[in-house]
Amino acid sequence: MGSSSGSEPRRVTIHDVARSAGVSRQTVSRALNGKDEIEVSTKQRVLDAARELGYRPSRFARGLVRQDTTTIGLVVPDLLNPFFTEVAAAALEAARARGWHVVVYDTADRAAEEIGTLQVIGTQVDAVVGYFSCSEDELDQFTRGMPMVLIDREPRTARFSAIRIDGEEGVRAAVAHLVGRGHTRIGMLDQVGRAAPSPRREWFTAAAAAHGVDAGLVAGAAQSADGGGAGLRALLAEHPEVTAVFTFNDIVAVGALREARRLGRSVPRDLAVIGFDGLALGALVEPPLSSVALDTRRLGALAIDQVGRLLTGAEPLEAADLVVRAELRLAGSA
Amino acid sequence: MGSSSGSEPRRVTIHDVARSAGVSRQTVSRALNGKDEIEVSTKQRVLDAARELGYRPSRFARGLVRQDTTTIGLVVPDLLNPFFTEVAAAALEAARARGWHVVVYDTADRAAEEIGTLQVIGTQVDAVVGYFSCSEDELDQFTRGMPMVLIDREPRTARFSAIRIDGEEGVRAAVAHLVGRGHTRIGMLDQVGRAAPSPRREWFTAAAAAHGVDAGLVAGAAQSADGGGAGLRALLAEHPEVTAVFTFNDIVAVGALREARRLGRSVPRDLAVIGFDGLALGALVEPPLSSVALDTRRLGALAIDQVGRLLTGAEPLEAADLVVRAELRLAGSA
DNA sequence: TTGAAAGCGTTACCAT
DNA sequence: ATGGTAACGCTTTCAA
Repeated sequence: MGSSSGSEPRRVTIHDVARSAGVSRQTVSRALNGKDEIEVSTKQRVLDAARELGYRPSRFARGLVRQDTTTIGLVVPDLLNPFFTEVAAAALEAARARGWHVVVYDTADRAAEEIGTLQVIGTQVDAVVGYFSCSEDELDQFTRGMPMVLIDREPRTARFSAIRIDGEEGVRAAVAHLVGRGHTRIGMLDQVGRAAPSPRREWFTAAAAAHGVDAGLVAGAAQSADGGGAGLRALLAEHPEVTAVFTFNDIVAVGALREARRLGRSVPRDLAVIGFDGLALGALVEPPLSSVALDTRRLGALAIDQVGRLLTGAEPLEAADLVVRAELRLAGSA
Repeated sequence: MGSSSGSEPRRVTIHDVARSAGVSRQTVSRALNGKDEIEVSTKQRVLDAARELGYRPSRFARGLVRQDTTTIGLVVPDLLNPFFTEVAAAALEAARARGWHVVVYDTADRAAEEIGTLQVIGTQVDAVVGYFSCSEDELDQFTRGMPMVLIDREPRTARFSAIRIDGEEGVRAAVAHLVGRGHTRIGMLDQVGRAAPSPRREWFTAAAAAHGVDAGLVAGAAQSADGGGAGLRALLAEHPEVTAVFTFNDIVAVGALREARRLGRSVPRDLAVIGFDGLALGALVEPPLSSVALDTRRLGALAIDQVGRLLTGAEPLEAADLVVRAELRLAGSA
């Protein structure tokens, strides 16, 4: 409205404060940074001037001269998926313990967003941790020599460090448990829309084979509760004989649980359900969800630990130590 | 081991690349920033040299000269609480649409962490959005003239902008609904450990009074599912006559739901439950949770919008526009 | 097409 | 106790 219009308001610099307080720039710097060698009255005068002018130091100028702030970029496909929330919270906590800042990017599960994020991230963080579905070439192209820790993805080159999720044993235990309960028709709700079969699917296949049960009762499910519900419907439509189901993750499992209820199937009596991830959410539904559980806090902490080593030039952890193993955690649903 | 030890590895600068490629610094800059005025062969040579040396531009130096990156600090008390996750996700989305970066800080619901966060944040972001429980003096002291948008908190001074959450009508509708269903003994599980009674409690009290029902049937509950369960037990122990309960938030409500089941009380028949927040989580439990729902996406977007106005000097929104109203959303639990 | 020089805003070092 | 000067690493004029 007239008065608020005009030219871009030039930034207030340390110079302006110095002039206003009638001192030099370094005196201002001293006052603002709580250095000793300054007279109390001078300090006060400077502080007043700074407040008066609304002065804020430029983080860029400051960062340039004292190179001591570390910022990590954390990339997740969907922060609203509780699994990624847990990982993010763990990473935030681990980073905070080191005094690092974490910029969070949600790629909305779209490869295009990943590239966009990487381009932007490349110039704004010191290292990157997170989930990516795009190719390693793309990954490398937009991040140059930046330290990178990939989660739940096996890199082909030594360019990237990675945290591996090993659910083989856990899934085998899950299948063993189901078989032990007399289930012989065990279905799986797998991830949908990815090219290769998921490792979880492969673990399931191997475990099923090991126990001599059919591993082919699989339907796809979008990674959401609704997706899990739809997936279960599809699975049961095609394979009505299924009495137990293992799901790609807990969100899908919770959706399946809800769908089973709607279909009038009692869990675990008519249908046993075992998820993957071990989310806190699993304890809130009825019946409580059995799951092949991951230690998400360890996962996040491990990723930050490794990226820190990469960043500081310390000895990085070896692949053998960069593994998070899942283990079966039984509750009411199976 | 031995070979990796030694002095701090000096940063590779644009100067090193220039020397290595046998060109000047600005030529390197041109090559790296994809400018036109450069010969293809030169560009290639520079790019090769840069890759060879593992060169990464300093974000500080770059930010200093082209002042075009905006970073928002987002402060939440507990990212694992789905409500804050939803708000954070919404804020991230809104910020990304503007090309802004968001640094997320989780204060673990501790005032001490808030101060620590503010001190650190003060020098690392351009503006702050979030939840704070510490005093306005402290808030101001550690953030100087930085644009700040407080969520769900009524500031006393004009120093801070704020997003107000107005649940008065929604809560009244909730109580009206319960009364309409014949409930006369309506309890509440309020927040615990805060000094003043929560606004949600006040809305409840007013609504109860308006309908002529007892507003004193209140128990405290920690903000978690377990807290909700314990709270419900305490409430029913003291007031066994309660047939309906309104909770501080959905997490608490979900815990109450679970506890009711354990106590053998069928919901909504023996006990009606209405939460607050309207989380996606509410649709996953059984029965689905009725809730006084907030539009968390709008909340996050509004906060980012306002902080953007503060940041760019545009006309800020007025208090009347900085309100998110909650409305009753009925599902199975009441 | 390339290079030299001038900042960007701050802090560190060395005078005074 | 205070000020001058020189970095910090980059991009943006302007000149060649």
